[in-house]
Amino acid sequence: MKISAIEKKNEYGLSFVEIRGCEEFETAHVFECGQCFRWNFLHDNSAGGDMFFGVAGGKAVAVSTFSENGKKVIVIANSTLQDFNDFWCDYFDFKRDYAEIINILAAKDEYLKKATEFGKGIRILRQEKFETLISFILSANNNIPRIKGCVEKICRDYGEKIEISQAFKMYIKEKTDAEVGDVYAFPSAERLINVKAEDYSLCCRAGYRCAYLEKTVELYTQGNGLPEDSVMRELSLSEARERVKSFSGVGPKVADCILLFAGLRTDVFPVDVWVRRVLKDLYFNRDVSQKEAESFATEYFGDLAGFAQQYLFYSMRENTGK
DNA sequence: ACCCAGGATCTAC
DNA sequence: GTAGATCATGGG
Repeated sequence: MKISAIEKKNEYGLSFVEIRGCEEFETAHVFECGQCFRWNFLHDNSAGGDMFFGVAGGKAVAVSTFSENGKKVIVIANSTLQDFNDFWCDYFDFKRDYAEIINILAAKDEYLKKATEFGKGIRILRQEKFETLISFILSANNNIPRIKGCVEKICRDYGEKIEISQAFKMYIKEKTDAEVGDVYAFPSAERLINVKAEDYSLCCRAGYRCAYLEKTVELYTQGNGLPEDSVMRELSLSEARERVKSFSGVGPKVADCILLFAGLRTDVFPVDVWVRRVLKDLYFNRDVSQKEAESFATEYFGDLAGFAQQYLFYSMRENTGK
């Protein structure tokens, strides 16, 4: 598999990048499979497809796809080729061959075959560590719309403002009829050093999770942050989990989400109510403990556990949930 | 009023 | 080590 990326400019001088050679990319699957909280759907009137507006790495872009001779073209608007090579290529995990992963998983059993067909366009984003840590602490016993709201408010109150060019605003307006409001980056840990639990509560009403945030930021900025990516990848699975669980508000489920969605490990297996349901209905025929789920995932999926979990989770949630 | 949301923590056994 | 209560908040 080989992707190609080229930069173009539209009539207003807006740079965008077109990516060819990657079929495993469905905007709705990537952005609505529960892994990220700063991407929002905008209906694309001109192409009739889906466009998502999102912020990552201190940059705002709009992502959409179209078909060209039966092949998929992915468009990242408001990005230069350099931005793509420096950041978005890795962020969208474009160097990984998802077709191969799907082939391996689909061969395992009938349900995975269906789940991978259904979620074919999923990609696991390599999101920034600190943002992922904070976001998934907020995710505990919470629902996705509210998590998104909390994250957005924290960005609004503590993040750095991102200037949106007129050309980009016009592009969005023309394509989707949407107005772009003020846009803020996710704050660095340093920007949150003096933020107390009560401040978070006033900011985003995150309840008891606010105290977790305060403690986590403190630990993170006191020289006990997460190890470098290369280190996290070399640790044993259980040790990697322990390192992430050292932060307040991070238990087994959140730890695995952070490791997976920050692009640090693929051999993790976040166990939530949906995955528990899958394991019960399809593999165990009874309730499963956390330990049982983890050892099953390691044995059955190995390094692909994280991908398997996403296909199973997304398929189960979209087809039987709301 | 009750239940749920991509659970974690604290306590008691 | 593992079951049970408790933890804010908003929406159905």
